[in-house]
Amino acid sequence: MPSNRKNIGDLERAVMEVLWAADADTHLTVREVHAQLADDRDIAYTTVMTVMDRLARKELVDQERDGRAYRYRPRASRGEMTADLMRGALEEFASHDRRTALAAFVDDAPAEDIAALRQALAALDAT
Amino acid sequence: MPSNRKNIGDLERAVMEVLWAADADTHLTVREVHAQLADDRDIAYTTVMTVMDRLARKELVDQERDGRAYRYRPRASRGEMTADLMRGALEEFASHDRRTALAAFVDDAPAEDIAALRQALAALDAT
DNA sequence: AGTAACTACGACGGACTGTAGTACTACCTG
DNA sequence: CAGGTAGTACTACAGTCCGTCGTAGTTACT
Repeated sequence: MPSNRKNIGDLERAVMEVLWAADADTHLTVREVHAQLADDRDIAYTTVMTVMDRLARKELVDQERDGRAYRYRPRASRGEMTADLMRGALEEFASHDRRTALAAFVDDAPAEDIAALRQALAALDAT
Repeated sequence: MPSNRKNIGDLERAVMEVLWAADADTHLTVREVHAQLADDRDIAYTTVMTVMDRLARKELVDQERDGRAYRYRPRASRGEMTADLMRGALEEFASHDRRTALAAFVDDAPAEDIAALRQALAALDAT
């Protein structure tokens, strides 16, 4: 848990996407991430570097030396980070009445989400 | 659904709290909100006005004329807004794999939240 | 008419984000 | 060994959002 309440910008999210898309064991370098992003948009290498550095500072990714370069790895999977953000919203706005908020969440959730929730809850029982 | 992806600052949230705390039918004026906030902190009337205006622009509150003044009312209840934020996070980060994110959410949820989710889901069946 | 209550508009500093250039360092290749 | 290549470090700057107000102008009541 990054314990961080920071927002995440578009470019930052795009970088996370690339990192998540990579093999879980394949920590990427700035160059590799830049190569991926450069396919879609026109962006400078140093821009990607700055963003990845900020991501590391926010503790959303881990930075590891590999010779002259750094390799980056997401601290949490996409699912975990999403869950953290959801919990953050819950905590920030409804800390004392999570029940009502969760009920509202379920009430307006699409069938797909309902099914996913049911399945996840059932899996808990199976422990 | 505000369709808005905007962040919500601390003061903005504090104002929402005051609005939510009021009777659902009692739309408050800037002066009334200011009076409440001024109990806890030192803040100018115009500051509150600006914030409430921005909240209206973000479509988080409705603004209605009442003589010379405006009265403000939250567009959504605290629970609904929280649920919206949670859904926003889900949409933004896991649009194509909500299932995994929801599973992660459930897996790390405190017992209290689990119970709330179960209850809400059960209520759906009772329809 | 004068004053009090309100809104409208504009401002400003600080934080965060997107964007990138420059400088400096470590390597590999002839 | 000299030069190019790949990398990082540091700095910068504009745009946006938020917290914070001040001032000017409007409406209404005394």
